[in-house]
Amino acid sequence: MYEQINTNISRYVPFDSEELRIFNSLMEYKQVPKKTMLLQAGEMCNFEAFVIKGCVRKYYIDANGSEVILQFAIENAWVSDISFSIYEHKPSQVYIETLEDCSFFIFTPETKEALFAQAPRFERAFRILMQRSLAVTQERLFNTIAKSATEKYVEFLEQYPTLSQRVAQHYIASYLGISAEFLSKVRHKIAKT
Amino acid sequence: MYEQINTNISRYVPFDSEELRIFNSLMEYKQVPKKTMLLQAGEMCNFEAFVIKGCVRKYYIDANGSEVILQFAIENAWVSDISFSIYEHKPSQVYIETLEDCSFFIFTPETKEALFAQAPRFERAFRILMQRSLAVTQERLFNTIAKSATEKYVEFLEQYPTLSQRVAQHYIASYLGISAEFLSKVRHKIAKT
DNA sequence: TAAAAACATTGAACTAGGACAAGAAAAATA
DNA sequence: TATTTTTCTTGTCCTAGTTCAATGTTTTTA
Repeated sequence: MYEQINTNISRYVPFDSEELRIFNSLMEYKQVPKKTMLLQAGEMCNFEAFVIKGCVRKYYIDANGSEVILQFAIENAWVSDISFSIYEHKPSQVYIETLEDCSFFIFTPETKEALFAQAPRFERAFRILMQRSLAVTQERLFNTIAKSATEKYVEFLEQYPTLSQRVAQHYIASYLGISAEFLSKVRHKIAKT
Repeated sequence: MYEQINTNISRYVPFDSEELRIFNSLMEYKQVPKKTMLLQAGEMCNFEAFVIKGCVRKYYIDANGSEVILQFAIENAWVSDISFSIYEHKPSQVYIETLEDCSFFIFTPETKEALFAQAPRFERAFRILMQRSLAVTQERLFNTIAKSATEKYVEFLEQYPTLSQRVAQHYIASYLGISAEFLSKVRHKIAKT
């Protein structure tokens, strides 16, 4: 049950069994059906969720009402509007919604602080997770600016091979920063090559 | 001398004077003239620099040889290719160059580890700094996808009012993900409004 | 299993922004 | 101060990607 998340958190910082026991004792298991909103813009984000099973999207809505998907989180990924929400006590700008039936382990600001108080080395693990998210986001920013729609789509397929079977195409388009119609044309062009 | 950086690092985690003494004792002061490359793609990034004075740009070079600026770092900002470089021991993909004569405080992987060993609460401060960088980068990604060139430029001017006087326009264009020529046209259009 | 809803495709017309080229202005350097 | 280099502007032409609308396809729901 806990193996997935324990492997994930130990990836850059090895923890002993007592530390992992504390870690596991503080988190909450949660199951949620598909199409559930976990967070709405305007609310405070009071969780960090580790995806055990399922798929989630995190998105903004722009001035014209169009969605821009920032992140897909599938098995073994973390999702939260960690950014400002929790530490700055500002309401979130983003939406988080399940796309499939999901199960999660959840930390709240309180349980996370309790974790750091009882086992301070988790600060380090979360720092490194954060660093990796930053790296991924920076690379995504570069790709968004520098690459064509076709390149972005092809690289998306390589990087997330299962995701294109699991989520609707217009979500992928939104993630890549292109229109759903144009993605369809890109796919057509690729298919006949 | 140390006040700037001590204020910065204490912003989310208050440190006592002994902790700050350790912090200050481990960092190295460095002055560098303008147009100095601090990091080239292919190298390992072995520093994290806090800008005391001056301005730095961090950029990728895309497949066509065009630059894409990821970050400007001015006074009180941190700059590094922290992302993969240090913790994954992979060579960097980015370039970091001074645009003005600069002074920095520098941490290396070794001095940073020594800091964490001697004063573990700095893990927390760096975790939160990292979180804030992630928030900024995510918002930038959203702006890049969802906003027009004019909107992006106007918001850039609001957000970094001094920077447009300090760096060449084509760098700002590169940061915004538009061509230098088009930025010039955007400015023309704004000016006559 | 029928109807409704959501999703994907295709085409035609349009536009934001790019690429190129040439000249003007400003800044760095000798 | 002259000159070389870098930066900025402006115009023309071009294209990657958008928008809208219509149609087809798949999935969901009753």
